[in-house]
Amino acid sequence: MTAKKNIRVRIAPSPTGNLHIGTARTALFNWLYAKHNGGVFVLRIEDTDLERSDVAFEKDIMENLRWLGLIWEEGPGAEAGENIGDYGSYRQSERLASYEKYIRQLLDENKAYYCFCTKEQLEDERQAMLVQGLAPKYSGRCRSLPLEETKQRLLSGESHVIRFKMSEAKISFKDLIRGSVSFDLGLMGDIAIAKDLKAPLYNLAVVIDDYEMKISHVIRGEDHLANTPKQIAIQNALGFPGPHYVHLPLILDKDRSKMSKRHSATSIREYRDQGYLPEALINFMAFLGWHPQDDKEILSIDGLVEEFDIARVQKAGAAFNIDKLDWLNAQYIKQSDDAELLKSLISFEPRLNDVPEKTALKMIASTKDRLKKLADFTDLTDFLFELGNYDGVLLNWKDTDSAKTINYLTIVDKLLPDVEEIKQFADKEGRGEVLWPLRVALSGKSASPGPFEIMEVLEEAEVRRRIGLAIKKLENG
RNA sequence: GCUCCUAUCGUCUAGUCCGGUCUAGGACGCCGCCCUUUCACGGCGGAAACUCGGGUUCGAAUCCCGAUGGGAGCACCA
Repeated sequence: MTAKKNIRVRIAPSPTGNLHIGTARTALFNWLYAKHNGGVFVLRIEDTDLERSDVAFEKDIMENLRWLGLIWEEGPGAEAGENIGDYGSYRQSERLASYEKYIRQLLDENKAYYCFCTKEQLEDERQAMLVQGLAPKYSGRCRSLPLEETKQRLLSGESHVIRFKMSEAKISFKDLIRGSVSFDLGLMGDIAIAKDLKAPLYNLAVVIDDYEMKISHVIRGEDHLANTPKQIAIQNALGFPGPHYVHLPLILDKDRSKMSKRHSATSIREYRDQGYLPEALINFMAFLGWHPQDDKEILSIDGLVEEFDIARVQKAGAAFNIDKLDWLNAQYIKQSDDAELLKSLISFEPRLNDVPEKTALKMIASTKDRLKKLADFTDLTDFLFELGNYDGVLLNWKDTDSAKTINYLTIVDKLLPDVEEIKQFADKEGRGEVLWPLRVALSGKSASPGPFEIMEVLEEAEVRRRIGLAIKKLENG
């Protein structure tokens, strides 16, 4: 681990929804970068939008970040007002005094101004510019309002917003995975930075927080690329040094469109509820847009930390491939310890509580290799708890007739506690002829684990009962 | 519409910075075979890609330009 000094990164979600898989991946890349370089990973809650923010979402974000193992060294504590770390509150709603100070500074230095344009006016202007084939931006109507007039209108309680005086300059910055990127600030117009002294907007709040929290690298989604020049302009106006920037390619849906709830599960919670293991999700997310130097596909979290290199991150968006996630998850399930698996499986199949632990472990052993998700366990093992109804004709192997099958099952029943005897019998008579009906009798299914595996789980009396039932079905069939 | 980013198998990607070792490697998925009472697991094998057009060069997946495709952004959201 190469220890670079003062590497501080952050994940800054807004609590307007459950932890999104895209946010989780951004968090992971930040976390990996911090861990690989001996830096600090900070969580900051961007809840300046009071309308849309909800503490329930904040809770979900923190809980699932923890579940994934992406623990922050600094960030908000569980309760409002609680913080871990030395850089003030890590919730934007609790940092209003700080924003106000800088908004006033900008206003005093004539780098920002009050704007009284109505939303309707703004929308009309926007449409007009679009029609002309121009990039829509604020006209600057209120930019040079006389100080007296501004005071008057403020006093009269007119609704307003605070805008930043954007220069016409071209600005370019270095992105650690994209190289130099340039924008024309003249195309952006005077952006709104606050609704009021006590109501900052995103672009302003980010700049102040990243500065005050001494963030060294801003690693975020590519959707923020066009915000970067705006934020740099604000930094310059405030005299802040800028952080390094890294814009990650976005996760795209299977059809390469923007990831949406319509096509895929978008929240970590949903994946968790389906029984994806955190290790699998981490491995999968890390490999969306990044790859180690060698051909490894399965990398533990430690391996990821060891090998992670931000320079190897892809530039183009990565389509979400659920099949690969399923495969990875199956690999991790296979590697898991049965007793550990039992703990997680209980929430998917509560009946596991009602059987002896030894039996539960045997159920897991027989089914583990068939699971893609933990949620699959229920369907796959239902017959072990309760034999479902099935068609008696399923009992006959290929073109064996029922009379023969009845005979086989009867003999098996007599041989019963002795598995070795049954095996020898099957070898003599033909495995398909004997084992297929036995397995169907025990499972009631065309596909299942083998009969001897099932017999490991079932009580002898239950085995006999099921065989008897099968014989009855054949006799009546 | 305008701006920015981007481009290797269906998908995730190695290779691209430092042109030749690339008749382009791995993984998922797909197909076939083996193992096998079934399903799954596992093993083996196969099909499958350098977006296109110019240039530079003895030589380009790799460098340059353009076109095209894809993505993102253009809020009193973040």
